[in-house]
Amino acid sequence: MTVVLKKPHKSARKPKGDGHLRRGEILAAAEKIFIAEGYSGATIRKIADAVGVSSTALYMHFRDKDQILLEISNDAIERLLDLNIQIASQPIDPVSRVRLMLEAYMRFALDNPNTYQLVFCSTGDHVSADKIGETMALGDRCFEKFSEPVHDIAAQGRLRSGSAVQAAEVLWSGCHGLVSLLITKPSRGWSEPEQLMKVMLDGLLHGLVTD
Amino acid sequence: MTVVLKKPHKSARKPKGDGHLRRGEILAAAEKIFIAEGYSGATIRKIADAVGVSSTALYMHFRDKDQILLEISNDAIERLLDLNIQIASQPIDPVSRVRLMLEAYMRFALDNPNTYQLVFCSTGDHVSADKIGETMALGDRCFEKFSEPVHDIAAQGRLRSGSAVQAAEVLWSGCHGLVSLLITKPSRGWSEPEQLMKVMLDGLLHGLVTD
DNA sequence: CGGCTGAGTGATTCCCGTTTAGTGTTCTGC
DNA sequence: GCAGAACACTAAACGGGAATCACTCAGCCG
Repeated sequence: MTVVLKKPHKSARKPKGDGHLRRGEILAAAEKIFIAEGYSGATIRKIADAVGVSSTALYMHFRDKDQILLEISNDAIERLLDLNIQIASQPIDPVSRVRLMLEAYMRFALDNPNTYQLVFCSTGDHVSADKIGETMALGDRCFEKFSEPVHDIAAQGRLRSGSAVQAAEVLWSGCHGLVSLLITKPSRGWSEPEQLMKVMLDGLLHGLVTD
Repeated sequence: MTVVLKKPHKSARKPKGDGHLRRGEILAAAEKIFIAEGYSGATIRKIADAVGVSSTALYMHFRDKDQILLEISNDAIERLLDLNIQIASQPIDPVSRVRLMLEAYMRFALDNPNTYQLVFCSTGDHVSADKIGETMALGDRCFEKFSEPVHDIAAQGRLRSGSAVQAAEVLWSGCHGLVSLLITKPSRGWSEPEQLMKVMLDGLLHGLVTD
C-alpha cells in the first residue's frame, strides 16, 4: 500500500492560496515598496520576490504594473476624498472649509509623497487612458468637493477677481506647487514647510477673497 | 605602384567629423527629439539614428544620456536667467518686477514644457549629484535674481505676512503649481491659461503685498 | 615604415515590463 | 471515481531601454 504523499510532493510553490487573498498580499507588498522607493523603484520582480512568488504570477491578478500601483493610489485618494467630505459637512463658513481642505490636501501630499507624485505630478503618458480613468475620476471628485465652498464664496460676492472655477483652480494649483516642490526638491534649502503652507494659504485667501 | 585608396575604402561610417563639431550635431538632434517627445522619448538610439551614427558613439562626447539632456536644459534655463536679469535692470517698482519675472517664468514653462518638467518636476533621483549640479546652480541663480525685488518689497515694510524668503518661495511655488499642472494634465478641462496666470498673480501679490 | 591616438563600431551585459508555453493541483459534472 | 476544465503558478524568453567592452579603422608624427 502506497503512502499517499499529498502535501510534500514538490511543494516549492505557495500553498494554493485562494487567489483573491494572494491579490491582497501583492498589494500589501507593492505598497510597502512603492512608499519606500517610488514608482520606478517598485519593480515587478521586487514585488514578486517580496510576496515569495514568480514575477509572472502578478499577471494572474493584475493586468500590468500600473494597475497595481494605481489601485494603491486610488485607495489613498479615496482617503483624501473622505477628508474633504468630512470637512464639507462641518458647520463652518466656506472660507474656513476651503482652508481646511487645502491644509488637508497639502498634508496628504507630504505624508504620501510617492503616491502624490504618481497621481498629481506625472504626465500619465505611459499609462493608457482606461487604466488611469478611475484615478482621474477620484481626483475630479476631490476637486469638485473642494470647489463647492469656493462657489459658496463666489455666491456671497466675496471673490476679488476671476470666476469661481478660476479661483478654485488657482487655489488648488498654488498649494500643489508648494508641496510638489517640497517633495521633488527636498535638498533645496526651504523654509519651514508649516510656515510656507500658512503663508501660501494666507496669501491666496486674502488675495482672492474679501472679508 | 599601388593606387592609394584613401577615401573609398569602406566608408560606411561617418567622414571623421572633427569630434567637437559632432558634439554639436548630437545636441541639435537630441534637442529636436527631446522637445518633441520628452525625456523618455529621447532615446539614445533615436538620437544616434538622427545623427547617423551608432548609439555607442554618443558616449564619445557625453558621459551618459542625462548629460546630453541636461546640457540642453541648461541652455534653456540660461535664457530664463537672462530674462530675469533684463527685468531686474528695468527702472520700475519692485512689485512690477516681481510680476514681470513670474509672468516670464510661467510663459517659459508653457513654451518649453519638456525642459520645464525635466528641471522643475523630476526628483532627480536617477541623476547623480555631480551632473545635476550646474542645472541646480542655474536654477538657484534664477531664484536669487527673483528674490531681490521681493527683498526690496520687504525692506519697504510692505510684506503682509512671512519673511522675504518665505514670500519669494510661496510666489515661486504658486506659479510653479499652476504651470506644472497645465503641462502635466493638459486633458483636464482648465480655464483659459492666460486668465489663470492673471488670477494667480493678482491673488498672490494682493494677498502678500500691501499697497 | 611603425606606433600612437581619437572616433566609431558590433556584440554584450544588465535590468526593465511583459508574453508564451507548459506544469501541477483542485474542483466539477457525469 | 474519473476525465477534463479551471486555476495558480513557473521557467524561459522577448524586445527595448542604458551602458560597457574589445576591437577596428583612419590619420598623423617621428
